[in-house]
Amino acid sequence: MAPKQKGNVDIVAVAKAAKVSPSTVSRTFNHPDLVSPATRKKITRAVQKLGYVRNRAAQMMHGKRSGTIGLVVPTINHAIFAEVIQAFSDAIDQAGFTLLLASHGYDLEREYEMVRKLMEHRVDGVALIGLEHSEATSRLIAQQETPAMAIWNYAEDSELPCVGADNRLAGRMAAEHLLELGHRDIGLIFPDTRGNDRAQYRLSSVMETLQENGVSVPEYRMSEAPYSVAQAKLAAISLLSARARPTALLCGNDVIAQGALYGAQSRGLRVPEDVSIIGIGDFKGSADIEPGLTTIRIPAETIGSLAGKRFTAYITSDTREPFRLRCGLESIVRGTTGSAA
Amino acid sequence: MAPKQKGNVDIVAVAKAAKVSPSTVSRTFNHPDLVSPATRKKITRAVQKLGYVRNRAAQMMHGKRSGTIGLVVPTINHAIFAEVIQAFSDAIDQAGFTLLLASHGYDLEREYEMVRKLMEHRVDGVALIGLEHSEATSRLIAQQETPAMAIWNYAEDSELPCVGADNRLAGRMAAEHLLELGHRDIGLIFPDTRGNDRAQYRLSSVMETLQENGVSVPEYRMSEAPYSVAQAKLAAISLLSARARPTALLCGNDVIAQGALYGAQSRGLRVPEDVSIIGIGDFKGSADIEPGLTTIRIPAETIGSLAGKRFTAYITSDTREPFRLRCGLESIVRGTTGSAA
DNA sequence: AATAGTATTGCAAACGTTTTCATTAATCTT
DNA sequence: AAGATTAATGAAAACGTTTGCAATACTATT
Repeated sequence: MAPKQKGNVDIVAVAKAAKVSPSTVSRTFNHPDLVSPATRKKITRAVQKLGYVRNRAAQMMHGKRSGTIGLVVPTINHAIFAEVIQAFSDAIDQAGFTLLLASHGYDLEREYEMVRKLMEHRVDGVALIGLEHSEATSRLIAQQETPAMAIWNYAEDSELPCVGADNRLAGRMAAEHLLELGHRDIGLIFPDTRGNDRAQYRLSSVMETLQENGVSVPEYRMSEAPYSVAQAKLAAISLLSARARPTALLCGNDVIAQGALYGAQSRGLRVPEDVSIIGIGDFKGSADIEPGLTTIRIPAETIGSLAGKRFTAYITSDTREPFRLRCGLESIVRGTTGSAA
Repeated sequence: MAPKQKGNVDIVAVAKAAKVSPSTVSRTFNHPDLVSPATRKKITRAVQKLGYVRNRAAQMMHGKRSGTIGLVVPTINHAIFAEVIQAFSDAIDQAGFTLLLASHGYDLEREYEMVRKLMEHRVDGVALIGLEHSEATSRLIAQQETPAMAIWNYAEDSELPCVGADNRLAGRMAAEHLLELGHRDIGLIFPDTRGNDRAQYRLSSVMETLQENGVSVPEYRMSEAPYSVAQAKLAAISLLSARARPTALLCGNDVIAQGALYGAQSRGLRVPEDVSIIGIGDFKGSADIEPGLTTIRIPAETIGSLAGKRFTAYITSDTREPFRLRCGLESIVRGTTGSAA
């Protein structure tokens, strides 16, 4: 269809074909109003004919933005991050940016490597998940003066601009719901909190809230489970096999809660009559399982979308006004919690 | 810590600080063996001190690879693609590449836009999901001579190199499993097949296989559901509310199957005694629900990982030997299927 | 019809690298 | 100890754009 010699269709090839200078071609793209309609048409035709595609790398060398934003997540393969990534991607796409994505598997050392890698590509900004990052990462960001932001967690004193929810509050809300229902003997299943400030905040505020209300959680009521339904199920079974079992299970996230639910069911326990279960997150699907999972809703899509919009605005503005947005949480009471016996 | 004037730490700043020429600095990175250890040390120190980060865009202008690979998916927010993306990302990262990710929401027009956008960034290769793409997309890829591949679907006569599973076979296997159990009255719940060759292949081969065995599926036994547990649940309820209900439900993917399972349960039907349900995919979580979902396993992680490895090898080789890799399917029989009454 | 604008275009420098080629310094040969 | 290699470095051109400035060709004004 559009036959051309080699892969070297550049702006000067277009210029030649249209019988104008390269400058004019460039202007046609960047300041169309400065070039006469007739010339513009010639150039457009040449572009079509040769199949020219602009080269952002070359543009970038003139102080233009690269048009890319880096996002570094712990893992992609995780319902909740997938939702955030999707929303973030769509939002920045709207503003003409492309997403450079990297994951680090909850390893803050690797996170640094990834940020560095993204910076070699001269991303116009880099977004990280959570507020806890290595010293090296912060230094790198400051040094390179790359716009950066944190997604997912909100804290009023965060170093980076952030858009997210208050995970401490999430933990508090979950605990309070259980307390209100009269539960005093509560089991906890959380993921490893190292390098995971979301989980850490949730867990510590849960403990705090319970303590404030005179409820203490002994060591044997706590279990650790990674992000896996199967393993959470095992953890729940172990917790529920104690002589005197807890009347409720508070889980660090919805996946764990789902596992806990299956675990309880497999032990022949009725939920919520015999044991109440609450999660945090409200993942896609949490509403649909039977019975519907009671949880604290963290609006992943809203967060991702808002973060993308706000970040691109931040990047393209000259003033670079820092921002901190807190997204609301919601107690979603479905079928897995009931009052304590 | 490392104070510097402005954001303009380039190779010549490093050269100046190390009292050598820019050429030598460049060589230290690209051909360390050509520069004396002493000089190398000086330069390394200067790099540290100034916090220099290499500029791949500038490198790219010398025919070097950009070090990025574009991946265009229908959606990120989907268990199965999330798994593929993660594996693909990890694999190309191993080879020193970074992922540029874009999604098109099952719209082939937008897919074209996304591919184009990625090409402006001069990705070293672009990977697409599935084998069905717009004419314009194919033309663009051919014209730009950008290495491209298809992920997820396998076909022996595919235009693009591909790594994936044979979705026709998947459909056949699901149908055969049901036939073997004696089912003759089967309901079908599939997503919209437009612009989704995976679903299309599955559906057509299911129909074919049933027909071959003398089983026909009337219109009223077919239902369409998007990728959503809730909507699939509704679709299943509608199918199962017929006067004479089907003895089995064959679902286009596991999410739909999960919804179908909940739907059946909510109608008070026992699975698999009253109705059998089979999915396709074996998503994470399909093993854990109660009862475990019978399904045809498509090894997403293997596919993503293999695709990443193979594609980077393809890109970096001079010969550019095309490839087509078929990943095996597996019938995973769990608890949701049983013999027909 | 001459003057002053204004609209359109081209020239050339610049961006941050890599690389070829040339130059200098160091080491080896005999 | 002189010539011949070899190792280490630098100078300058090149990559594909953008943009400030200068030049040209119009158009409007009087």
